[in-house]
Amino acid sequence: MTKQRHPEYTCSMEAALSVISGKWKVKILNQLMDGPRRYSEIRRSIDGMTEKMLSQQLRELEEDKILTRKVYPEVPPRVEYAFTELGKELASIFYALEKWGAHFLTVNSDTIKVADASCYTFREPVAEAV
Amino acid sequence: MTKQRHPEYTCSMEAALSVISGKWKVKILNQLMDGPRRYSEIRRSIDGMTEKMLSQQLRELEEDKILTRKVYPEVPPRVEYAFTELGKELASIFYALEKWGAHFLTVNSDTIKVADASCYTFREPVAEAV
DNA sequence: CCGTATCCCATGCGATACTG
DNA sequence: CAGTATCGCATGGGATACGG
Repeated sequence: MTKQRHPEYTCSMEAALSVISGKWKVKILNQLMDGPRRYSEIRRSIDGMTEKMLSQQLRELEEDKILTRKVYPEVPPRVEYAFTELGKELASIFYALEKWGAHFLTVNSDTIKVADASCYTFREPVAEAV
Repeated sequence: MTKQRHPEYTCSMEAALSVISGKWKVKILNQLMDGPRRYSEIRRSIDGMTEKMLSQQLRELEEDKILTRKVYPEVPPRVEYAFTELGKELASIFYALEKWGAHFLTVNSDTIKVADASCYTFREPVAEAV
């Protein structure tokens, strides 16, 4: 009787939030913006995250079909993580969220401190033919 | 030495997520989409939320300048909550998030169950003259 | 009507050590 | 290199009771 990570949602919004909530997921996804990344690349790029959290979050994101995990049968082993199409579609939302966050910090600059206003690289997706 | 709710963020994205994360905030904000709402209206409209959580979350949202709290000096007392401009700007993000969530649920329909695909009312903001 | 105070538990996450 | 296992604590949130 293992615990279900997605019990049952009352609506799609709740489901969406469950995917991006948590301390590390957005940071991890940010690292994949410019293409596939190896486990060790992601780990080195995110300060303060333990290996336990990285692999746990990666497994959950894979389970949710946000990213893919590809193992290369080499020595030493190589594993690469990359966005699925579903994952790529989060980019524009993250871009908008970060812009809103900057505005939020401006409005609350008297009470909230921030080290670096924009440390993410989410961008508007390039226009594609439909 | 009271605990700081916003310790210090490394970036604006982190700050943005801190505002909308938590079990109830998006649900509460959703209730304000069509204009100001009274405390009791919000409470009745959200199933399963205790009064403690409602007032706690409302205070935090007020502190973060997402909404305003207006007390009417009447008997019986009346208190109304409404979006600030900053709060209103979240609407388009929530709209996009909910749409993405619907897609997410479709892709994962084999493993994730949902009661009601769209229970929120976030909309694209109406165009305004700049 | 509109809240607060207290208590308590589940979960998320960190620290550390170990493995194919 | 790319992970897993175990332990333990801090925090978020539920239940319940009380206050202006």
